[in-house]
Amino acid sequence: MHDLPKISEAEYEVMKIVWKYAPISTNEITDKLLQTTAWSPKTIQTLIKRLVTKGVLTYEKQSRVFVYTPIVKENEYIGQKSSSFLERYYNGDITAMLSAYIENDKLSEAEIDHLRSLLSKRSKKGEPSHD
Amino acid sequence: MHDLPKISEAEYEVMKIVWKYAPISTNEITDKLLQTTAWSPKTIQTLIKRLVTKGVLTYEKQSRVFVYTPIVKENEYIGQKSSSFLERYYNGDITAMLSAYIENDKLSEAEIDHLRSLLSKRSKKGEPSHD
DNA sequence: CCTTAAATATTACGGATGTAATAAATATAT
DNA sequence: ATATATTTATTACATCCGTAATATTTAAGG
Repeated sequence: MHDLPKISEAEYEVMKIVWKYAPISTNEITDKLLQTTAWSPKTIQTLIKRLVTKGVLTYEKQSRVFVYTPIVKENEYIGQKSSSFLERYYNGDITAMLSAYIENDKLSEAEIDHLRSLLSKRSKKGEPSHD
Repeated sequence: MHDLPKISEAEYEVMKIVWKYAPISTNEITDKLLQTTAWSPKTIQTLIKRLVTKGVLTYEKQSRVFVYTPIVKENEYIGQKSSSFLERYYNGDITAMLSAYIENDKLSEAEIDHLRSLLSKRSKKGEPSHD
């Protein structure tokens, strides 16, 4: 369970695009990001480069352009982030987080219903789910 | 809903102590932290100082020592962190986070039961809870 | 082949952070 | 009053991050 590389906030925005559209070229990444950010293309290139250096992305040359593919998987990354988040702020206890949300009326009725159904659908690990 | 000051990871370790034991002096903070970290007392002092500069802590002189009290409240801070975490990694949807945890069998039976009871205990906002 | 437009690589620079060391101030004991 | 032990304040420095600008390489067109 080696630690995944650190991905900064700005880099994460790049990764969201790559995870969604890979394999994807520099220009395609840039175009997508320009729809939601005001970053200079130069900035985006820097971020991509750093992600390569960190081992988050690889690329293949296709004639003169680079086409990128993620090395780090999105669900792994988010999973690790979630664990460390819960560890840091809720002592690793996800029920404590939910508690806090419920206490502070942060959940809508719809969300509560959704959660209930998530929890009822599934009882014991190992028990075959007949869906 | 002004944004709370940013607290770095190391600074957060200091804050956990202050939130728990305030009002608390520099030396007391240092002693507590030395039980769980290998930081130099000088480092700890720097962190405390930065927290004061950032407006996270205040202090009162008591003869020659400073005694600190939090300005930022723990639950507010954790609440804000939780929101931004969910926003970033789960599109603000806490049920998506729970889903992922359930999918990946990250929850024990006990946790699932606990969550179920949290959710059943409370139904609609505004409805008086007769605890 | 050589020029040039387009792509990638290198360099920049200020603020935050981790991690301290050194300097200055000050309360207290003599 | 003064020295000194203790506290707080200032300074340091490398790395990461946000945000680019400049420089170099290279594929493609003439």
